This record gives sequence, structure tokens and C-alpha cells, in this order.
Amino acid sequence: MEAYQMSEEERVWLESYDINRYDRPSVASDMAVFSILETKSRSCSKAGRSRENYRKDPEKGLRILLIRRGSFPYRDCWALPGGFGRVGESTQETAFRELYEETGVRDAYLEPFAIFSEAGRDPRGWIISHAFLTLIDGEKYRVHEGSDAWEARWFSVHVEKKETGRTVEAQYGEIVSLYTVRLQCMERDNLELTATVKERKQFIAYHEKVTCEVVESGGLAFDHAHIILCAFLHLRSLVESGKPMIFDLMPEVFTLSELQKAYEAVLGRSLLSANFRRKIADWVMETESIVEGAGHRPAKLFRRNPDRFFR
Amino acid sequence: MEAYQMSEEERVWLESYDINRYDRPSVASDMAVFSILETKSRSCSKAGRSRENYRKDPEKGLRILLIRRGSFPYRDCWALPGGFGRVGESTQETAFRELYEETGVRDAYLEPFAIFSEAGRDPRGWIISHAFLTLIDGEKYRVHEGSDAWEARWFSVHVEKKETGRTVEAQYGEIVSLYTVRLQCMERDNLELTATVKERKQFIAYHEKVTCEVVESGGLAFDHAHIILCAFLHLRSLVESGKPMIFDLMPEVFTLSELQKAYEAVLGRSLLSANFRRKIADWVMETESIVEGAGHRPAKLFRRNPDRFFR
DNA sequence: TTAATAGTGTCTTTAAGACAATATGTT
DNA sequence: AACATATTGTCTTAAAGACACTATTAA
Repeated sequence: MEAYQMSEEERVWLESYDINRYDRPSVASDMAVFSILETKSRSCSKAGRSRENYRKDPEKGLRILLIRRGSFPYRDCWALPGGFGRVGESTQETAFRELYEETGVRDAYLEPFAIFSEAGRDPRGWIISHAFLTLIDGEKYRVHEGSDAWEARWFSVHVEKKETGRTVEAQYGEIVSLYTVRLQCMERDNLELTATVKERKQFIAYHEKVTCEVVESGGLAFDHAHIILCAFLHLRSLVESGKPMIFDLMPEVFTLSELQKAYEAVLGRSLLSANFRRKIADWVMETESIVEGAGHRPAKLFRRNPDRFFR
Repeated sequence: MEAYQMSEEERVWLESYDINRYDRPSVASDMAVFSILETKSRSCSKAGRSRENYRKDPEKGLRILLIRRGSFPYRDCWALPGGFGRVGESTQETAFRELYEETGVRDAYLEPFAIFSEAGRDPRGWIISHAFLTLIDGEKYRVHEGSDAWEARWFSVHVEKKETGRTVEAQYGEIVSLYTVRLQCMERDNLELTATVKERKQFIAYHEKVTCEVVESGGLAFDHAHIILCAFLHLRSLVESGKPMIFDLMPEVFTLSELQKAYEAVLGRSLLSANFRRKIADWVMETESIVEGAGHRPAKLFRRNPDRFFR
């Protein structure tokens, strides 16, 4: 920004200005770090594929990175990675710093998707959370094995919505829904977190007013069940609307089937490959390589098309 | 949220927790309040229509509400309405309170669109702005005539984009553009604010990184030229993508031409009425009334269709 | 040969854009 | 009648969805 030219009068005023006049919150940046990883199958051989279906390609599922809190509040609960903002940092810079500290990832795309500032969301006091989401290639990053103070794990994410009540009159309406968020740790079989979030959608003066409440935190810290739900829904809507974020989940070169599987994992529905290929044709470039030895017709390898990503 | 069950150990810990351990910012909510109002034409009769075109319908243009600051910093500069958040308030509640205090509007839709938290954006110190935008029916609200300490005015908004530089290589690219934001006060002929914002769009690792800088504030306080630009672009993209926000600019009943003019004012381009009518057909219901005495074929009056607004 | 995935062609449906044509008031 | 806006119909184009079909490898 251009240098702000202050008058002498203003300079004097500013010197006597006491910023402590107003109450101030702490600010944090929290992150929903998503990836896609192979779905662990129970009946699998040492090669990582089940004996009956040795020719089948591995399934991939959406994952989110959670950290077990080593200290109060919510000690031993699972939470999104994140941390407090510091003087001189923008909320985005805080998020980048935390992401690097916790995953080593440097050049990810961070999407700000919501602000959580409701009173009482943190027992320590007035703390505002700026929430970001990001997609990273899970194969590049291996989570810490964990210690007493620190444990990071990938959890599979499944969300279900169930409408539980509907009142609709002429000028007023209300729809209550229950979201079940199921998070399952991949490396620890017995670790499953199930949270429930109640959504109340009111229709007032031709506007929707949505309020959410964590009914059952399921072992998640703070309001993070709510944040995770918002992140998940926001991610889906971004991908549905055509944002090319999915490519962040892919390595440099990939097959179109792998890319399609990534889309399907995030969107939660299967796509017809003919239509999918038409849709993403502009975003990719063919390479000369192919993948062989997979038990079926070899696939061409593709890479991102820079021209399409930047215009 | 469900009551958080604290252990005795945690309760003891919390009592000794000092929230002042971390630096904290002040937080503000700023609002871009948009409306559409008649374009003042210089050659007009007392009836408000120009003599040559007495049969023509009035033009409408996009407006934004600005407030002249009565105190430091940026005294006498124009700024978005807004104010500091208080303990116990969410950022959204702060925005609603400020909107009501400054316009009397109660049931508007507030869209959060960005967070401004760059270091140095406010000479008073670390202040984070949570920015909202809203559309209101300008005919319902008359701005204060003003005093020394207080003056609120509607400004027309015109934005122009000009690309000034482009470097594109294989893996790296940069596009620099200059946005000119022209704000013209309707009631005070000689009051025109012209701000310039430089946008630098970098292409790194298949991601766009956009940074903006206010090159010329044009009499606007803080980084509000940047906030206004973001609000304007965000509003357009929301309307382009089909959000029915425009209806907030309309009275209870309206003609389809009026509605179309509102769309055109926000989108900055003219629409073909046949296509427009088809597109918004589901959102409106015909009433029995018509508008007569306008110098041409009378138009049917429509109202919002609640079923379409809430599902 | 067969299982499994890779890849192409085309028909249908839907939405958007362009534009011509008709309708109905006031002046 | 002329003007200005209101309203409808239809042709074209582009994108999305459905589905049938062909291709190629390893086992």
C-alpha cells in the first residue's frame, strides 16, 4: 500500500491512542488438510491387493489429517492442525506457517472457507478461528508415528445427511437436518470418531439463515466437528463447480483413471468415464509414457496443461 | 454446542491459563452495502425525466454506501461502514449490529467475502477486518444528510480493469493488472473518488497466487479501496453464478423489466429480455396488478416465489 | 479365452444465447 | 400513427448425461 501521509495533528493523536481500549480476541488459523489414500482392504496379500481380485485397481478414499491434542483443553481429543496468529502475520500466513510446521508442505493452495467466532466455542475465552482447506498428495507426506505429546493421523471421511423435521408455511419455513460425520483412522483399526451436527435452516424474509450445533462431538476438540463438516461440504461444492483443485492430489504424471478416481472419492459418486474425459480434456496433456504390467490394457500417462491452469 | 465436560485437572489448568500470553488483534467487521438508484440525468425536467426522452424509463445504477470519517485516523476520508467486534459477538453479529446502527436495516442477507489481515493495513496497530457485503432496497433507506462528525452518502461504482504486464514462461507466469475504481457521490456533484489497485497474479506450482496493492487510495480510508474492489467483483460473481441476491434490491412487487435493470446494473452488461425472463421465471409469481400510465404498454407486476427461494 | 481396465462415438437432454415477431399502452 | 416498452416463439450452440461399442494388455 502507498505510504499513508499523516498530519502532525494525527501523529499526536496516534501516539496517545490506546489499542487496549477495546476488548480483543485471540485469532487462530485451523486447517482441513485433505488427501486421498488407498482404502485398506482386509483380505489382502502381501502385494497389497486381495487374492480374489488381484487384477483390480486399488480403491481410493478421501482422508483428513487430524492431530491428537497433547495438552489442555481437550487433551487427548482429536483436532484439526492449526495455531495462533502472531503479530505481523496475515491469517493466510499463519495457516501457511502451521501447514509447513505440521506437514512439511510448502506450496499448497489454501482456500479460506469460513470463520468460526461464536461465543463459547473455546473454553479458554474469545478465540476466533479462520478456517482453511487444502488438498495435498498423501503419498508425498508420511504422518508422524506419534508420541505422547504428538500424534498425527489420516482419517477417512464419511458424511451422511438426514432430514429430521420440516415446517413450511407461507412466509416462514424451517428444515432441521442431522449430519453424521464418521472419521476412521486408517492405521489404528479400533479408532473411529463419530460426530453429529444439527443444522437448522430457517427461511426468513426470503433469506436462508443456517445455524449449526454440535450435538455429539465424538471425541473431536472444540467445534471442530462443525469445521470439518463445513470443510467437507465446501470442498465438494468447489469441485462440483469446476475448480481444478483435485490436481493437487495427483503426482506430476498420472493416468486419467487415477484422476477420475480422485474426483469420485471427493464427490462421493461415480462418473462415466467418457463424459469425465471430455470434461477434463483441456486440463491435461498426453505424455509419451504408458503404465504397463497392471493386468489389463496399459494406460497413457498425462500431466497438467499449464496453459489451462493460468490464463 | 453440547456442554463440554471438564475434568478437575483441566479445570485447575484453565484457571491458571493466561490468555494474554499471546498477542491479540482487534477485530472489525466492515460492510459493503450496495443498492441501485436512479442515475441522475443532467437534462431533466421537474418530473425527473429528461425532456427529449420523456417516455423512457429511468436508468438505474449500482451504488455503494460510504461514510465520511469524523475522527482519526483518516479523518475526512471516506470509508465503508463498520466497527469493532465486542466480547460475546460473532463477526456476523457485529456486522448485523453495525448495519442496523448505520442504516436501520434489520433482515438483510450478509455475505462474508474476505478477510483483510495484512500487517500495516491500519496505522493503529494489528486490526483484522472481516468483510461482508449486502444488498438493500435503496428506496426504503434515506441516508443521513450529514453533520461534521457524520455523513453517509451513496456513491455510484464503476470499475475498469487494464492489463499492464504479462510474463509467461513454461512453469512460471505473472500477469499484472490495474483496476480503477471510480466512486461518484450522487448528491454532491463535485465529489468523486478515484482509486487504483494493482493486482499481481502469479502462477506458481499450478496455483494462482494473487496479491493486491492500493496504488492510489483516492480519498478512501485504510485499504478500503481494495475491500470495495473485492466486494464488487465478488458480488458480480455471485450474481453471475445464479444466486438470487438481486431480489434484495426489489420492493415486494416489481415488473420484470425493473428486475432485469437491477441485474444489468450489477452485472454491468445488458441482457436479452427473452432469455432473462426464461431464466428467472421460476423465481417469481405473477400478481393480478399491472403498472399503467408509463407512456407505453403496461407491465404485469410480479412478486417473489417463496417455493423457489426455500427448498 | 477372459478379466479388467482404456479409450471413442453418438444420441439425448438441458441451458444459454441470438433474434424475429407480436402486443398494448401513451402521446 | 409513432414511440416505447412488454411479451412470446423459435432457431442455434454448448455442455452434460447416458450408453453402446471397440481396444489392449496380463493371466
